[in-house]
Amino acid sequence: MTVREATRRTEVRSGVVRWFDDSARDLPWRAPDRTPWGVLVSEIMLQQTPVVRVEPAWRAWLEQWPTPADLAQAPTADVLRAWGRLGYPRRALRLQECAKAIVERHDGVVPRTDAQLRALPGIGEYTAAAVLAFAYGKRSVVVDTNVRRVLARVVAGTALPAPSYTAAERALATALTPDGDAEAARWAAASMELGALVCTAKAPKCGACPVAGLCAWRSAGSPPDAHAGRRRTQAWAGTDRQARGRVMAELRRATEPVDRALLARLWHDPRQLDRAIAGLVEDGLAEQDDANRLHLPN
DNA sequence: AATGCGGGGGC
DNA sequence: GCCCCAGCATT
Repeated sequence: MTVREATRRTEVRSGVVRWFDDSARDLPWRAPDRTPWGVLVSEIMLQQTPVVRVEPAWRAWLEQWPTPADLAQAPTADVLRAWGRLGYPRRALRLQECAKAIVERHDGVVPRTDAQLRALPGIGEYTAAAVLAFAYGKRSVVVDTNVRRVLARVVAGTALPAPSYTAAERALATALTPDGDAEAARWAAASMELGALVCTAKAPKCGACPVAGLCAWRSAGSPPDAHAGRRRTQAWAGTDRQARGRVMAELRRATEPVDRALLARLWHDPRQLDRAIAGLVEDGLAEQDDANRLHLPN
């Protein structure tokens, strides 16, 4: 790396962090009274669910289950109902399993090493890094969809990152992460926030960007996305996932086990509905009683 | 490397 | 309608 490149990286980091000092959102999982558990819960909820939808659910969740031990003891049906419409309800199951593992393996304390965090259900590379940085202020390389986009633009000069996360991106993010714990944690939060508020996927607000003058994508004339058109968005209408969602919504609403005849009214294709229900049972999101009625697990 | 997995909002 | 959102687990 040349001296010029090193200087530029320093300028990018300091610019983004200074911007963050003024522009950071006032999110509850960043408040001084937050707990590592609260941070972990926020990260699980934020896996593919936008901040605005997570915030009220997070507040209610932490009020009801303020510690891992509280969630570990809760009826799973209550957990799934509290998850509500956040989407991907398997995350709620994993979060409760995670709480149980924290109680059993770590005395109820959210672990503070990458290996221990990664060993917990529902926690992958991103979430482990995020908990280390945001709950414990430790250096870790935090790369979410926001950071990927910021680095793609500012450093790589492309409109958007490739569809899947590459080793090259990880290496770049690692090289850009400051050495010190506090500095690295600050950079992680700041780079994510820039992606969420300014360096957005559509219509980025380059006029408000602290590093617009350093941005490789801007310097290249803001070329369009090379992968445009090949980013097949997942189908929704008519899919098994939609059918599963319908069933789960009904099971959350119901106070008694639900007869399959009633569920049949939720979906036009009986075979697909059966498949969806079988999948939910397989995933542990629903259970069948002796009378073949469906209910949330207890 | 590619899939399956929810749901809602912005444009 | 299309695209995106603080991803993970499985194959």
